Amino acid sequence: MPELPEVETTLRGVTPWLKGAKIAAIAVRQPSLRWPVTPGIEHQVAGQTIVDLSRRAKYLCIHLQRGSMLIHLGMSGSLRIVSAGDEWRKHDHIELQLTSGRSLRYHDPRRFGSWLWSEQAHWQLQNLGPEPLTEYFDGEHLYALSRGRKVAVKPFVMTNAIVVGVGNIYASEALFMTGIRPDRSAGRIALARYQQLATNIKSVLTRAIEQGGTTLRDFVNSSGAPGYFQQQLLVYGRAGQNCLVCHTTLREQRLGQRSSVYCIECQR
DNA sequence: ACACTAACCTGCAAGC
DNA sequence: TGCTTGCAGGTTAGTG
Repeated sequence: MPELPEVETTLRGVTPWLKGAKIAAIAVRQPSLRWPVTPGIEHQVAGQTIVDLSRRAKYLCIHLQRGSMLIHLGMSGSLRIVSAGDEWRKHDHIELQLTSGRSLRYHDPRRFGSWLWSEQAHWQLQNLGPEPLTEYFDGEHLYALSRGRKVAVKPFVMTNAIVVGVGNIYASEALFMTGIRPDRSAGRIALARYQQLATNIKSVLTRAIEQGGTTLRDFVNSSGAPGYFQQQLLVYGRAGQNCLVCHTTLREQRLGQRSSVYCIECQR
């Protein structure tokens, strides 16, 4: 669920229900997440109006009249709109209750996500690289920051200080699309290839967001259907299967504790 | 500054 | 069937 396109899809799905709404209360059943849910958050947000919502990296931000709530979905988190009185499912940890009778429910089996409130800027948003879908991210940026770096290119582009929002799936896909082996040293890739890589990162993220529309309704309706983009993955999750371009058996290796699938013929 | 590892936690699938 | 092992969309903290 929680790739940048999923977070963006979630944002678009819940915004119409939340923007301008007034918070009646927040119920925290399980405060033990990646970081403890901000102590006293109940008293801080109750009665406030939601001014706006936004996304930065994979964080979702709910802006209040005073302060903001910063939500991360971790590896297994999701948000959905429920009606008052809807039964709680296992791993539903937090409910943001609105005066409208609707609520935003936070669900996260592995509890790697977070839900924080702060009156000040959140430190988690410090030192983040550019958004991949803006003009501030391009091949020149990757090229400049990679000079002298020996780290493999895949963990390099997955580093939030370099560029945000490129997770294991889309890093794998973009590297395949560009024909770059995931274990190639980041500092030994030419500018032209980084320009192609940046273009492909934008392309794959954009396409995934476009198809998030299907997932969007799932979130709102809480039907739990799987993501639609999954059907178009070229290498991620396909180790041992044939490359869709040259039919060579796709290989898998671990880089930075992440499985990386690639084609030894198409990627150099 | 950089490269790399362990850790957080639950669920699920594969292997024995 | 039941137990063990390893892996999963992320990020930080700690080690050299």
